[in-house]
Amino acid sequence: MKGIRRLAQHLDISIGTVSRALNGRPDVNEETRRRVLAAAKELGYVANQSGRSLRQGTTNIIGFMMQTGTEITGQGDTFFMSVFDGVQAVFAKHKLDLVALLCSSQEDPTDYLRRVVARGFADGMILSATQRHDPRVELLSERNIPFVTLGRTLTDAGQPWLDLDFEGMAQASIDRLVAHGHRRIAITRPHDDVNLGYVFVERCRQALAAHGLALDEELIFRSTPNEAGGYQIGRDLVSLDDRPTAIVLINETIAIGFYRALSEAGVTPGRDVAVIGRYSPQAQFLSPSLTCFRLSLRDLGVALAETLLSTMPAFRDQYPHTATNKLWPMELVEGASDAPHFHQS
Amino acid sequence: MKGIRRLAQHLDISIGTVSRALNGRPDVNEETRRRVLAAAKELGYVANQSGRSLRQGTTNIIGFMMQTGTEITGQGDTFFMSVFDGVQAVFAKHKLDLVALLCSSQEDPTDYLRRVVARGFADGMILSATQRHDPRVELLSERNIPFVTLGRTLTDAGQPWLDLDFEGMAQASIDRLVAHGHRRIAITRPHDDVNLGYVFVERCRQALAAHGLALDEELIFRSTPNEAGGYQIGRDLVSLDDRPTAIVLINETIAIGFYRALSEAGVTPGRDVAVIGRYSPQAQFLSPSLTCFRLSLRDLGVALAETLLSTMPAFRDQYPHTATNKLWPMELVEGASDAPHFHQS
DNA sequence: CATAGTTCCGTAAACGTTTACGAACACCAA
DNA sequence: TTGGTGTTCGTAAACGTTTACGGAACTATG
Repeated sequence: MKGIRRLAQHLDISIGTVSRALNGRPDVNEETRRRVLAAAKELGYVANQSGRSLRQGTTNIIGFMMQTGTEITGQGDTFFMSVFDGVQAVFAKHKLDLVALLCSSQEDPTDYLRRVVARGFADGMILSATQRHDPRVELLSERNIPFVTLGRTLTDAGQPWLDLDFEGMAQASIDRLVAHGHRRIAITRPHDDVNLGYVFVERCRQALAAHGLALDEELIFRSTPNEAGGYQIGRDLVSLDDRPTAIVLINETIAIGFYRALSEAGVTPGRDVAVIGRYSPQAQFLSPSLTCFRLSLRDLGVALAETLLSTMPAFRDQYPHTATNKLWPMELVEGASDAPHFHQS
Repeated sequence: MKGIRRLAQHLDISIGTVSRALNGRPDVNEETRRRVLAAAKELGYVANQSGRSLRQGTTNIIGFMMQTGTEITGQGDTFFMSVFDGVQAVFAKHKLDLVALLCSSQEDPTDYLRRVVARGFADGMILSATQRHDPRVELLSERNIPFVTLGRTLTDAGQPWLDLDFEGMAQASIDRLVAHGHRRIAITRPHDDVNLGYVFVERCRQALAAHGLALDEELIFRSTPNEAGGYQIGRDLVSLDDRPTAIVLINETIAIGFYRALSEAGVTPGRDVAVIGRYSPQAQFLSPSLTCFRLSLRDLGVALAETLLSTMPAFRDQYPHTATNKLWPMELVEGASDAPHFHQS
């Protein structure tokens, strides 16, 4: 005898009552409930996941899809672990479990997701590393699976999304650098599949135009979103004849390699070239310390969770005023890397 | 009509035959199988996870347990993503899926794991961030859940484990530094709950003793395994009256903060103090570049997967010669941070 | 032609839950 | 007493699979 039957036999009551007691149904005597809960704890009973979700058609699991073995976003190290912590803080109130669904680099992400939803694995999904055109969005929309994306896509199917405020970062960076006297400003962007690059570049272009400046196409650096990519950008930058006096790094991890390339060329950030980047645990330990845009990853996780829940029928009423689309603000942390431009050009 | 019944109805055969066809049973006509497979693809049918695992008592899922919101090992996201990729390469051959089970920082890891196994969520587990005394090991052993740990525990229950070869790293580091003329060598270690610290410190002590040197207890630095911890170690080190001429950093991420602290004090790695650390994507971009111990994370993942499968009855015969315990070697990458010690002490 | 063997497929029972339904009982008012 | 109203619980039917079992249709063998 196993499972709920064992518990029922042990208490000499029916399995129906046991189930009702454990699930907090009102039609069970409080004394009985107490006994059931005590026995469950004693025998270490936890309802079998398969049986429960087969009957209920629900799993109480939310999947966070990630792709292994690849670097798409350039968000390193502890980024996701912090976001997860915020998500879980919300989920814990609703007995929802967060699991990371790991798509192998050998498998197509959309195929993987199709497999996951067809199997009925999760009640809802959080998608990250969204591409500019991302078939996963359409897939989940069609199947009516609740989901939220971290990152906008170009094909907006009306789904809920959160995204970092790259427009705000672009605007603030350009304004700040221009105010510091810079006129020739370089920017970076990820490869073409990622949407945020377009958003960022266009806003930089607009912000420069507002100051009567043009964005030099030669000064838009494209690279892999990792340290090596940053190194390459640094090499390219210092080798330019008409070197820019400032640069805005859109990714988090590229600053590390960028600094190294500058250092090898005898160029010092904050003196010879102003640098604004993104916060990472390493950023504040670069020398000179990086002026960067920072955000609370845990709060971002909380917002992701709340946005998702606000679209799920079972929880909607508990999150009535949650925005389904939001640009998440980033805060400027002043370092020593973007000192004013004193040289005359 | 849903699920397998829909498929059976569509083909006008029984659900039993459909199931047998999809699961590759021999007692089904090849022509029938072809038709079933085609129809399944056309209708996008994938067997419901709950139904299947309820009947079979097996989930085809392996869980990799991680703790969110905490830094125990000092290994970042890219670390695990690479390991995962190796694990999945093996699992893909056996139609096993890897998911990361995320234990919230609010919940006790052992309670979480108990919940997961009681629910019958996974067929097997991979544990990381193992503590010196880790109740999770006993839990899984008792329940007879196949598992492997990444990291040894003190309470060895005979379970399979893989671990990085910190002994080898300790020995090679000390030998190398002594050969370079260093006599006063500092080391670092994580906090007391983590086993590898003991292993590492003891081997360093032995290696030094073999050269007739004693390990100065004052030169064992303990810190959080992140950049801030490294910064603190750096500050502490430069403020010592009798400063060591070399240091071995056991964690991956601390080098970043350590370099910064040295830089602020006008101390240069590789000239004023020799530094040996662990490889990370950032390490090669530190300046001067870090001499460090590196390993193939993907291969480590492959080994983890094979070790786990070799303990599972269903797969054991396919991995007959897999060692259940293994110290994973690390390779020295020469940088510029551990130059010979030319000063007289 | 009878028998045995093989191939293929349908039937139905399980797996462990949850929950609609109704029964049993106690209580109270008429 | 009767009928109504709650409270509490047991019964049994789902949920979507897989698989043991047996039967039907062939084929081969004597």
